[in-house]
Amino acid sequence: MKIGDVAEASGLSAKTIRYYEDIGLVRPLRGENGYRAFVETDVHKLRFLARARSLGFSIEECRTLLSLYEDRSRASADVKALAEAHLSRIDRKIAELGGLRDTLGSLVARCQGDERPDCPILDDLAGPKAADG
Amino acid sequence: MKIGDVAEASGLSAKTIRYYEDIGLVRPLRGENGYRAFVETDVHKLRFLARARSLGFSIEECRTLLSLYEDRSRASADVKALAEAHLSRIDRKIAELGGLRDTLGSLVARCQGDERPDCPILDDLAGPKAADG
DNA sequence: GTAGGAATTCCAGTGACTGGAAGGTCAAGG
DNA sequence: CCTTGACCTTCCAGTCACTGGAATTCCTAC
Repeated sequence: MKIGDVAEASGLSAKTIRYYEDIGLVRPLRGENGYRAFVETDVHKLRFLARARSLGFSIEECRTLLSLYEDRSRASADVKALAEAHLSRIDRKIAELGGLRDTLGSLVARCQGDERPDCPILDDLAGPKAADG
Repeated sequence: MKIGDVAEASGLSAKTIRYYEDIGLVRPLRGENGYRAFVETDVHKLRFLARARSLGFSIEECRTLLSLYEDRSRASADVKALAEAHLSRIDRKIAELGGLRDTLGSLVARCQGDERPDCPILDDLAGPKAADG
């Protein structure tokens, strides 16, 4: 299979697949013309990677997941630990974004959004005003 | 004021402040020794930027917010529109992460996490298995 | 004079691609 | 045989918002 077919089959772009080869995630053979020649297991790997990336795992985590996948004597505990770490990263991120949303949401709600210049959003960004007394 | 003082006062690193000068967000004067010489309005601007960044606005949005802030004849509607766009980006991101959390969470819950190799997480990543009939 | 701390510039690296240029390969059509 | 066009190749640059580090200069204190 050529890279275009594999891109189609895996949902990754040809660019991305070349990049994954660059960083050693896949190692397709080469034909006489210099074209990459992918076999079924390559496609399978790339699908695996696409799925793992879509779940938010980093490239290095994907590399680890792939090696765990290929290691028949792995302990599922190792996979679970990796996934749990990622999960708590997601939770932290959600909490952080939730905080932003609350703060920003209340500023937006207080802003008239008309043609006049007064704006609680800018006031907030500008920080506490010095006031008398 | 020198860059170290301003870093302290604004909560940004000296590196970041130099970077902000590079991309034209602040334009401190220079002393005879070549050191940057910040005045109060520079510090104020940098604080504004720090706060806007901490709310998740991109650098380019911060640039726009700053120019709106400095434009006394702005319409608050412009600020609000920018903030609302950012808010909906945050909401989309939260929804996306929530989806990931649900998917990953259910996989993690189904994984024994012991010394055996069987792992629903890897099974999911590997995609649908061909089964008979 | 010397030690230190803080300032300067400039270059490189991060993560995970993406875009684009310049050129090679292959199948079909005239 | 030649062209056209789709596809492949490599390599370089850019993204975003910094951050780290090297080499050098400046200022202050002892």
